[in-house]
Amino acid sequence: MARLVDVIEDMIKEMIDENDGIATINRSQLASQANCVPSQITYVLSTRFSSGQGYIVESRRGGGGQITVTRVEFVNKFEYLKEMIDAIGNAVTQQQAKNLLEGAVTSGAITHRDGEIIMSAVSDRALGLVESDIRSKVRAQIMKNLLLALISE
Amino acid sequence: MARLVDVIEDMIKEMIDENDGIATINRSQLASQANCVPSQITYVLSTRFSSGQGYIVESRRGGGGQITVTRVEFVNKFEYLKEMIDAIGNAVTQQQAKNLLEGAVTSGAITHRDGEIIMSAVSDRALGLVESDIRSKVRAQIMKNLLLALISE
DNA sequence: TAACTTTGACTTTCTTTGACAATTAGATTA
DNA sequence: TAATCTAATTGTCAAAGAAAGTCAAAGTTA
Repeated sequence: MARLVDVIEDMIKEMIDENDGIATINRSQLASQANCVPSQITYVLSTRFSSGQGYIVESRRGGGGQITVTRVEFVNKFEYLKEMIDAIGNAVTQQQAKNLLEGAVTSGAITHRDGEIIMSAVSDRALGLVESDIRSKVRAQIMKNLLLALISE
Repeated sequence: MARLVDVIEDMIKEMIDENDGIATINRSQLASQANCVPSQITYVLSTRFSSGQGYIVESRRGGGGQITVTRVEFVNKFEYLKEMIDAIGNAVTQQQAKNLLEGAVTSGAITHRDGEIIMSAVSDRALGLVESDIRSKVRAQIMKNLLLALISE
């Protein structure tokens, strides 16, 4: 008996394949197709389509709301950024972030300007409102999303 | 089933495009064209055509009353970003952020690419670990820092 | 037993609708 | 002429509706 997560994962991947790398999902509709509760879809998205796995997930609530899942292709050019995303893992301090970014700039993987921009988003100043015990995790999350955005243009 | 807001938003933008940057709207007439109640037009104007998004909305009630929507001609980047930072205030939802960024891209204050990058840093996904009651505040903080980084290049 | 999955009640966000208020131009009246 | 009425407009606000998100408890599996 195939697990529900796997079934749903496959359904979404198929949608992505059939649509040039982008799936547009109606959560409750997909849930009823898969015969499960809507929050199961959310679970699959967060465990199988994370930024570390190379996917960008966006959504909006309310009437006409929807979820889009974009697969990011890691072509050679972006190998470095992929490594970087791995290196970030699930937490980075401000200093580590800075070091990683400097390395990326030096190696030519990103421009100086992009490095500055990213740093401004993950600085302690920008994240001042985030409780310090989770700040490094939030920073990691943001940084991975930013890097994927750079890759996916 | 396109969202009504989007349909109306497009109608207004088309009017603006066709009239040298200024749309003159009769609210109830536009409402019946779009097959909705008049207050829907007001809603679209306030969520999609705010000053932070690069538009000036003026109106007059009474007989012969009307609404004019003017797209702000690009003055200078600095001014625009300042407006935007004001509009952000100390909290923004994901959708508001998106709308603001789209306005900035349209008016040429930031590039499409930068818009995408900023959005990726302030998306609900990126901020998923932040407790939801302060997420909008954290988003505002990050977004303002990013815009400041753009200003100070 | 520890990690992962499944479920569902509850929350948050965004949209749509409608009743009612405020404003204005122009017509009518005193 | 000045005051008043009337019809034509937009503005406001809260309730209802339509998604997706959260979280913790219960169930499964390795």
